[in-house]
Amino acid sequence: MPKPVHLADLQLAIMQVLWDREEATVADVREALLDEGRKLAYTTVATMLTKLEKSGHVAREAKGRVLSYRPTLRREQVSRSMVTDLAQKLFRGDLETMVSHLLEGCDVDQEELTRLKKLIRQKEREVKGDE
Amino acid sequence: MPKPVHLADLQLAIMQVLWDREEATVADVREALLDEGRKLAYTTVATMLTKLEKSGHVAREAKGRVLSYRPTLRREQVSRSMVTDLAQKLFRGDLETMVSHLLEGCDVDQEELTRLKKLIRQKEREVKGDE
DNA sequence: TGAGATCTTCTACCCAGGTAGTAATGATAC
DNA sequence: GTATCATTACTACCTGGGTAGAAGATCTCA
Repeated sequence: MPKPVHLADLQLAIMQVLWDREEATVADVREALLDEGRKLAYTTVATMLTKLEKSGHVAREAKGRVLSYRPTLRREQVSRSMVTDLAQKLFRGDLETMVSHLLEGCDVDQEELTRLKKLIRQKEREVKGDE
Repeated sequence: MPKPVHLADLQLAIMQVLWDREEATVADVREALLDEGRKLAYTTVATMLTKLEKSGHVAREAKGRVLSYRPTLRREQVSRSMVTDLAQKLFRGDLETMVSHLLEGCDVDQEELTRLKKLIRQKEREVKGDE
């Protein structure tokens, strides 16, 4: 059972970039964030990557004369732990309420709903299988 | 459209207490938190309530000679905005992935799944009705 | 009437996240 | 070869969350 991880806003955004491309330099990350509308100084991104490295969330390696960073956490792990953590804190684990807020807050279309139903049916089979 | 609110850990826990009982004193909140296993100094709780008041998330009123605090944010509002915010940050709004992590991370039973299906069917009717 | 309990206010502190400037180093291009 | 540019390292600073002690007001009740 991996211990719970919670990443703050910018740190998460940076991790997303790294997850998307396996590895990236400061300049890469900065550019990716710029594309999402986050204008940050080069050194800001560098500082955050250093902090992430100190906390063990990313690792770095010299590629030529430039440092390349890659994630050491799995996206899955972080996602799951942040989602369930929030579910606990907000709804004491009550999934129904959580999902209902999700459906309220996001725009959903018919297809998404169909996929959700499928997901749940699949989970039902799993649960039945476990007993 | 209410602006997005995100509350940190302890602040959220305190708000939950206030939402549960409409209003509460410092001592009430402190005791409730103690019941959840959070041992905090009286003044810690008081300080946090003062901070919450300064940021406008709660209001206070003298009851006799003791201050009573009540939430000025609606639980719904905070829940929705925190959930959808996380959905955006983690999954760029992809509900299916979000729900799938939710199902992975929490223990669900058959009944919960049935309720979820019902919820989704209901949403389907709403979506159809909108078009 | 005064000792203890309770409450509020004020102040201080630490930490992490976020932001960025400055300095040093090394590459590049002309 | 020197001015420029990218990169890195170091340092600093602000903010908000969280933690709590100290001091002062007030109530209680023996």
